[in-house]
Amino acid sequence: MGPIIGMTPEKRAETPGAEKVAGLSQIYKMGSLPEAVDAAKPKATLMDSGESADDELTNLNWLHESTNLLTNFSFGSEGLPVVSPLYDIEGDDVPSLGPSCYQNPEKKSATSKPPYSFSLLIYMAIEHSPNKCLPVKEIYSWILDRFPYFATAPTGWKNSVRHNLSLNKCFQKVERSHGKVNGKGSLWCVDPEYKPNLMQALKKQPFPSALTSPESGSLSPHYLSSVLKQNQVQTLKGMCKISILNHKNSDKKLGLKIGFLFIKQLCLLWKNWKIKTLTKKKPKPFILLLTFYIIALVLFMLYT
DNA sequence: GCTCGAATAAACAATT
DNA sequence: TAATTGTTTATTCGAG
Ligand SMILES: [Mg+2]
Repeated sequence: MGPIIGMTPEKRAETPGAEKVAGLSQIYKMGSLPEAVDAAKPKATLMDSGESADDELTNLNWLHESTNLLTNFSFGSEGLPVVSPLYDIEGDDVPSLGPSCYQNPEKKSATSKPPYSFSLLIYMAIEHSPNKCLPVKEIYSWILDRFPYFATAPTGWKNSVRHNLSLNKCFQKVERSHGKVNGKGSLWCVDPEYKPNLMQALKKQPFPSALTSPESGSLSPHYLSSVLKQNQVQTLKGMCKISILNHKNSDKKLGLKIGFLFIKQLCLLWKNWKIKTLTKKKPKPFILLLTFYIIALVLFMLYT
């Protein structure tokens, strides 16, 4: 998709605009916004993962049919956020989730850089605020709360946040109301015109939520695409290794099943337009991966 | 090697 | 006055 910073509405994703958020146009008519409430600290709730029809094509539950299946086979999930914000921003009917649901500070992710651009971090912060508007200071706080990385990150990230707010057309500055004692600066909102872009960008993040992690459920095509691109060699090796190990353990059926399901999964994904879109620029990795695996499978079957 | 988007740094003005 | 906020320009970096 197009750039987040400076993106034009024409370039935005075709996400059907179901937004019910008060549009900036309305806000501007009002002239000002009510004072932003303190950074959202609603109760943390777990969302139902609610599989869509699309998941049928992307579901990798079969990978968990055997508990020892993945032991020799890494998906390279280092530094992944424990929970993706995607699933609690998506859909306006969904109430905001609690502050601690994004990253587990005890995990390695606390010290690794979050896999989100500043635009997306800001977007998430604003979307989780009660009024969908935050002063810059509370944007800092939200980011700090969810991503402890920034507590020890090199100074400058706040500068980057302000830079992004200012430069990025997705974010609009709105004057505070004159009622109470105002804080410094303005409130920042997401321009609804650009919200689909941000939502799309968030969906395209190749990092799955805990609800859809390899341990617990289906994967998004974006994530799978990313994983396959990043780990195709390891994946291939892992698959072959598992197949052979299971074969040697006299579990030939499982070994073959893994192979066939893997191919089936790839074919389904290939048929899916999403994966075509994702790979039309560089289809080679998928073709090569598929070819390699078919060869490996044939050799494996010959060996048996 | 080129382009583009994002990150980063920094200068500077305005505001509180 | 100092700190914060907001704007702008320049540079670097990585992916495609
Ligand atoms: Mg802006």
